[in-house]
Amino acid sequence: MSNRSRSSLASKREAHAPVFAALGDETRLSLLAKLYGGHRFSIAQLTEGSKLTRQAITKHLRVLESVGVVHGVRAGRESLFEFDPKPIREIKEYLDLVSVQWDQALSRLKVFVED
Amino acid sequence: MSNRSRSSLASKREAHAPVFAALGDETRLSLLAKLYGGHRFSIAQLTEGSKLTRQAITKHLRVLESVGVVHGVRAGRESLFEFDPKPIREIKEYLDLVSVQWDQALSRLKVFVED
DNA sequence: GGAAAGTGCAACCAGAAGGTTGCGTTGTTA
DNA sequence: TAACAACGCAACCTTCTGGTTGCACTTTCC
Repeated sequence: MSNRSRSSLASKREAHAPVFAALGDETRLSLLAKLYGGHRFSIAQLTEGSKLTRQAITKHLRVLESVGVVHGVRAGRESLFEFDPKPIREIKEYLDLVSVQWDQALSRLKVFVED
Repeated sequence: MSNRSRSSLASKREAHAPVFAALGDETRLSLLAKLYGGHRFSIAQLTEGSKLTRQAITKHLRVLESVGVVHGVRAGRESLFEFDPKPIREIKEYLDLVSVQWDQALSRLKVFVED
């Protein structure tokens, strides 16, 4: 099992980095904050209240979409974006594994010191 | 309680973005992979096996250190870096809140549809 | 004391990222 | 059908990022 968690950590690292990078921007986090409420929003609606241009918001949405954390569909003249929880669940599992590794390391070090 | 989770989500968003950004790089994730094993490593040791320069690794370590996910102390002629789990625990909690918000939204939407 | 190991600092460079503006296209609606 | 709303695409600009090289400085070790 130590092998299983080790390998799943290493094998998916390159897949997780882009997701973290996509979340590493305040504007994109606030976009997500509107979207994980469950409702769909158009680009114009998501731009509303922001100080940025519609084009800037569009670029951010494309970044979020490229890592699958958001999904956009065209509906008439507007394109609606909706939240997709899968990638975030995956990096959450990744962080859980990191924490487990860390805790196990602490235990081993404690035993080592006690010798 | 909905207010509590809502406010903690919004108030810490700007604090979380840099941590996500720091994790959004493969090189830095692999550095962390060596460090959350619990042992301290010098910059030379962390550079070992990488295709990058020591200076590049140093820069990455400074990025990780700037968000508190890693901590470096000088020991003689070498500076040792060690993992610090606090920031990662915080973004894990943040992602947990996001998931909760998402699940609650789904429930509400389901009830709405059932009307 | 002198060589080598381990760093830190600064300059520099190419490419990516964030943002804006301008314009053309497709839907909506009066 | 004419106006307007919501986009997409492309060019362009500025700033940040990842990376290298060169050099000086402090420890360690023979």
